[in-house]
Amino acid sequence: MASMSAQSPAGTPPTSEDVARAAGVSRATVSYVLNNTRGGRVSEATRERVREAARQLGYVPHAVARALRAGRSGVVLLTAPAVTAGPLFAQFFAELQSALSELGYTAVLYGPTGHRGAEAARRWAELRPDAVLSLMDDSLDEHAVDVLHRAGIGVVVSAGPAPVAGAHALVADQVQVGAMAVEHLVAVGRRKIGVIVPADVSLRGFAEPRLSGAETAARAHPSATVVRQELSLDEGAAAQWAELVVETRADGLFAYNDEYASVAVRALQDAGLRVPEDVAVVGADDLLIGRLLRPKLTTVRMDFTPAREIAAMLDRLIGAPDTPTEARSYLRTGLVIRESA
Amino acid sequence: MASMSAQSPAGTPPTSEDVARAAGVSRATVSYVLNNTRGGRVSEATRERVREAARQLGYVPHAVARALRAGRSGVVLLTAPAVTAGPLFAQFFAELQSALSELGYTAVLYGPTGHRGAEAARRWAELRPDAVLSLMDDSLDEHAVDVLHRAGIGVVVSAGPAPVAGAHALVADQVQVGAMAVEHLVAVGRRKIGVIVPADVSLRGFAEPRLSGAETAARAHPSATVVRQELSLDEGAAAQWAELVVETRADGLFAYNDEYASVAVRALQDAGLRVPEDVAVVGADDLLIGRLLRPKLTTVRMDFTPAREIAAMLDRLIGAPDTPTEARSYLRTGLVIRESA
DNA sequence: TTGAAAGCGGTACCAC
DNA sequence: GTGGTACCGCTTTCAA
Repeated sequence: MASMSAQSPAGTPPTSEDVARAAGVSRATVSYVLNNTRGGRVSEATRERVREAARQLGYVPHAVARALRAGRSGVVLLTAPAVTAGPLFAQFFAELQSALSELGYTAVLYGPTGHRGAEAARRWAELRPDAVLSLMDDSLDEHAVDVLHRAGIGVVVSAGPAPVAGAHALVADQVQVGAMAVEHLVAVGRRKIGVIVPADVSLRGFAEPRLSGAETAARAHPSATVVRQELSLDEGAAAQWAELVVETRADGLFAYNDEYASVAVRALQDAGLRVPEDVAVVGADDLLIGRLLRPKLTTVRMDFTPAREIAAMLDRLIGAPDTPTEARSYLRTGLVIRESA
Repeated sequence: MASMSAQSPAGTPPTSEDVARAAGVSRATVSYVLNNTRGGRVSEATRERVREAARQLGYVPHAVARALRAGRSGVVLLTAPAVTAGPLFAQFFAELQSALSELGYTAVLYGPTGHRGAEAARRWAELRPDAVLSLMDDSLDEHAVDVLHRAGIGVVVSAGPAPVAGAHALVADQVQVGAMAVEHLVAVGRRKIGVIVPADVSLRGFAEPRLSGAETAARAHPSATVVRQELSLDEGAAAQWAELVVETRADGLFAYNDEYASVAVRALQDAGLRVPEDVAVVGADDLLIGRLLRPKLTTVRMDFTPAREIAAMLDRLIGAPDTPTEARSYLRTGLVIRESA
């Protein structure tokens, strides 16, 4: 490492006052120049002097101070439980992040707080975000919404399976996913259908609605039955589970997502069952893994509302925080038929 | 939705002054009570009155104001290029987030700004984070570090393939990954080795070091050669790529990660080649898909330094910002031998 | 045991 | 054209 860069150990950073002094003007003028406020009310000569001084000193405005004065932080808080591990979420978050950033907001991701409801909401509220978008996070309940409103946060949006009283809602109808899968299984002649729910409890928020959609769909057909089965992404456990399937002679399977479906398919094959001949399998989320396995997985894909649109919606609501709560659907589902069912 | 909660459209939120008024004390006293400052210097009666007033009003402290006054924001800024860098990253981020949160920090994830170097750093600096942790983000260069230091941010850490002058470094030695893979391929008798680099340029920061490690390892063995091959996660492209492998008669393959390896294995099999007999394949990152594919993938797994340790390190550095820059390794690599090589 | 008041760094109104 | 100054909400000395 040749370069040294003097290891400047961060003295007191320059403030707008330092810039003012260096340029021989007032703090007010510095503010005007640096923010391009007041069209031509500052002479070009002064402007140049101010800008030069700022550059010299390495001045960077203090967003915290600005936020305090402005009464708005420019922060959009995204709350999410542990589900953040999923590939879909990561992708969505990245896009939302970037869309918000283009609109001048800072996206802050707030993971599990170890609290729920009002208690969690107090944590969020301390940051005084301009909006809270709660993604599949069941710690946002009615009390939480109330705390946020009372803390002056006008825009609260829940994105999840069900709306929350007092908040705008992006309804992600996970129920549809399960329904669509089971309808297809029934359509291809399957009657004894297993539904795989992840053992990982942090995924229950998604999993249970998918299950209940599956159950509802089955009820529509007299001879179809659905049985709930837990599975973890562990091959040992999967082998054991496969025995169960052999015993119960299930002929159809809907798995929580393509990862679980893949593990399941492997285990079934290892147990001597053929997919789809003996057991037809439908996954969900259209993940890469489903296209690589043989047979290729039939899956229910979800198309989320583009992050850009959601960012725009947040921006709009922040501009008009008294808009009555609205609810809209947040994803569309579609069946992708491949080889496994 | 029965309950109404008055849809309170966020009037002016209560401040500590409101609480003071309601409790019949001064703002100072409110602050003391709510922060448990000054051991027993406030009477129990007063404390109770203050707490009750705060509860009544739904008071939530204003973190922005607090940060301004305190001179530290409690924010740890994580910068990352494309967050999409894979499932490993998402997992790591979630853990770090939670570890920091336990230490009282707020983790803010800042995606690509559309700027690099000093310009990007100015964006980050505006938030006055207590620390900046730059994850595999090549927009952090020497100038950026300088901007951050001048803005009073004492703790700047780069986590990536190479250290950056002036910043602490968590060195993730991706080079080792490639080296380890190729050494194994050579050890099992392969000489003509293809290395798959993702076509997705956002992954280059990881991919190139892995490739160069592969090249170095090959040079250590006189008869071994390495040839770089681009591939995207698209089956059409993969089929075409497989033709190339058939022609060139490569007998070993190291793919960027297990996803790429899986796509590659599929394409090879579809082209009539046997794995590992004709072509031995090594992947990386030990992803789920590698265990589900047949043959099971041999892979190079990476064990990152636990997020908890990194959070602790950041906390320590924030407490002593003048610590001379230190560098430490950030991951350990290990070969997981399965069936594909 | 409690309160008055001086800031933290910016912004924007109003005066000159 | 430019500058003085009163805030934003909170913490923390110092004095009472």
